[in-house]
Amino acid sequence: MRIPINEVTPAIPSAEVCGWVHEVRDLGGLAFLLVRDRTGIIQVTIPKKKVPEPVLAALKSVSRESVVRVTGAVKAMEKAPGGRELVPESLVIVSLAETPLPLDVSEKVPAELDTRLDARFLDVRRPRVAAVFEIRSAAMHAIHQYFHHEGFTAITTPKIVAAATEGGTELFPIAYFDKEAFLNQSPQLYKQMMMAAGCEKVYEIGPIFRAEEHNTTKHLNEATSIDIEVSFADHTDVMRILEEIIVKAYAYVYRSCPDQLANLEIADFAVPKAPFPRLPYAEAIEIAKKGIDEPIKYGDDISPAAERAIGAEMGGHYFIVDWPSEIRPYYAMHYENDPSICKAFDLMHPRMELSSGAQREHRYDKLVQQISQKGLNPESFEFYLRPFRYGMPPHAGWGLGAERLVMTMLGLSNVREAVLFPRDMHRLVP
RNA sequence: GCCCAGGUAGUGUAGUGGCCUAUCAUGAUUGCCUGUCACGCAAUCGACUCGGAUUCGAAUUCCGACCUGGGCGCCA
Repeated sequence: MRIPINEVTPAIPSAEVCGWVHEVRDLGGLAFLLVRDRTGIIQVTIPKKKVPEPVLAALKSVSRESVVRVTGAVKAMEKAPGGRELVPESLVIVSLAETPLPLDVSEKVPAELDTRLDARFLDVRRPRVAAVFEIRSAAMHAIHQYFHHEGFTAITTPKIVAAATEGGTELFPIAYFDKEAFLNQSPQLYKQMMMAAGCEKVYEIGPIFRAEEHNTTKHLNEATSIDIEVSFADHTDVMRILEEIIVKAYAYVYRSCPDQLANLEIADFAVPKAPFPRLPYAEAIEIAKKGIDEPIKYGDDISPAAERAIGAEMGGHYFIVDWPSEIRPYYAMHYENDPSICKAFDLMHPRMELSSGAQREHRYDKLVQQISQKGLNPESFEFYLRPFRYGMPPHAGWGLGAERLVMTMLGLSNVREAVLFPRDMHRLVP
């Protein structure tokens, strides 16, 4: 019966472990085989004169990263990693690895991201890489758990859609039988439709697709979006949910992933404290003006340089609120007393934007008016507008980029590090 | 889409016109070694992205292609 390597202790007389050959050190009459599974590494010590012949034969032909099954006596040994070692009665090569390897799993020699992604299955064998995805899994678990606890309904919406209803970003066209179709850029419109469906609180965690030809460390053409929509709520209500989720995700990772954080050499992992500051857009622009050389004025989008300058000033997570209506989508609700600004917000990490959201305009006539004001034709929005004519409650929501959350949480330099198989302009395989 | 920097053994690198029969590390192969833990030692193997041009001579200069990294733009 195979047991995980981290459960092998001198308290048990013998053990069977399965894993990958991390390293072989042959000293002549004595050899050491380091075997690794997802729980850890154990030293298999082979005194050549004392072990059966098949063990010696396997030792001679085994290569690094081959899969082996080892059965033997567990011995306490100060000098061995973990204070114990395994002396094999049996060593079986389950799957022999080819040589040489496409990259060095033991990390003596670094590998570039491109090389690593080409051999991602080997890359993820490295504990520090596996740690990223274990932490991502833990963070997502905490988020799912929060939503269920708070009475949200998990939904899934189509990723194959007929048309771009939001405008803005480029869509990937696909062949859908004899029709033209696209991969969805956002579940936004479907979430809103579920408000008209009376679901009140919905969330979806799923892929979104953007056909932008961007070439940066923080953009992906396929990303994971954490999306919510809540009825009878305004933007301030959903901002509270958002900051709470960020805190819960960090706190759960801090609690449940100490080994993974250690693997990543993150000693100062800090759980952020809610509430996050609410910084009005107008004030954000003033901070940016002081922090950067390039000209920036009220009404401009916030450039990456401006984001960094404001982020340095704020020091932690913060919201930018009260955006000019002009630079937000048509569906954001304008303030009654000042329609030039709207109830939209971005959640920022000092490094970059994590999330954006808003209270949506739920009144049909206002919405049609705002679509027209953006220079768009309301007639082409019929699919979107129809639910607003049959009893649409007030509602608000946001979308949060899962990869950016993990990237900023762990200080990763490239968002591709937070995705197993990233899709960007140049990468479609594996 | 624009701009910048690159492409040298399996991996990561050094090499800015001849000193290159190309450096170093790691790796692979073989041998020696009974306490290694980046084991050690010895020998061997393995590379200038592709095409064209300049030149007596090109890894090195120029042109084109392909590929990669990054910045900007674009981006709920």
